[in-house]
Amino acid sequence: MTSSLPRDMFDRACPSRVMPFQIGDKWTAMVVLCLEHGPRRFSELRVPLRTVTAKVLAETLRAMQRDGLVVRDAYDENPPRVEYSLTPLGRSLLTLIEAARAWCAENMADLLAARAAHESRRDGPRPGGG
Amino acid sequence: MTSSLPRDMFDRACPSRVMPFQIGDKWTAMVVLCLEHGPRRFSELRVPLRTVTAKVLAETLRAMQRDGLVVRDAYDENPPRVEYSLTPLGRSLLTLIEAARAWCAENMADLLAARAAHESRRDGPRPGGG
DNA sequence: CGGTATCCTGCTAGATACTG
DNA sequence: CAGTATCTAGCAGGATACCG
Repeated sequence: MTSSLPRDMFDRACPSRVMPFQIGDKWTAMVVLCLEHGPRRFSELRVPLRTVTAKVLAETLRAMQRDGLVVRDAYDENPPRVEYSLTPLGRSLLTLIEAARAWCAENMADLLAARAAHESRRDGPRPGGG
Repeated sequence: MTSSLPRDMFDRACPSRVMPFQIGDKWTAMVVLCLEHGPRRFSELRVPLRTVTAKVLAETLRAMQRDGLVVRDAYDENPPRVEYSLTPLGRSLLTLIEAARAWCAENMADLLAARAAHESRRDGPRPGGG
């Protein structure tokens, strides 16, 4: 297990920014999902999270360490190796993420429909002309 | 029912910004909670949400209308009266908010403890001196 | 009362270059 | 590989003034 993470992991998972909620910072929930099945290296995380810069990912991981959501293990090898993994506390967020996904599965279509209806009202209502 | 909203509604509810997740924009979840038991007027919402400016509250409510989470009803009276209420879609967010609260009840203490431990490590580790 | 318009600022996050 | 340092741009959100 813990085979390498798919590049399109979050292309499928979230029509991302339309979700009406967010766990922690922008990337926190996705990091949790990436670590769900075992420890991952820094550059391994950058594969599915491919639009995140090293700086921002490092900041995200530091914040998550501070909050006790992940632990960082550095091995004194060459080339250097660092692994991040979920703590029990971080793992507990998975239930919340599951709830969020369930909400999406049930209600996202309605939200998107409402948004589309709003758009068409804005662009071309024309009650008698179209 | 729908008596006026308490000023300290969110002082108690959330040690706000420490929650490791957020529903929608900064104020969305709180607006949903405010509307849980019935329609509310604009200025009524500003009581518990007292640090939000009119501009930002108006923007939040417009975004929520766009997404079909709330409806806006304007009555042609003097003085003017406008009421906001939850749609079924908006109401469906309550289950998610409940899940978030449950997580907090169970895990917030751990998160805060981790953060405090991190702080003391940063300020004065002094392994042999204190 | 229920907003809008305008200006301004702080913070987030991107690009780029560099280090152990 | 796994980051850090520095600079900068964009935008959310605050203050203030004004409108129907």
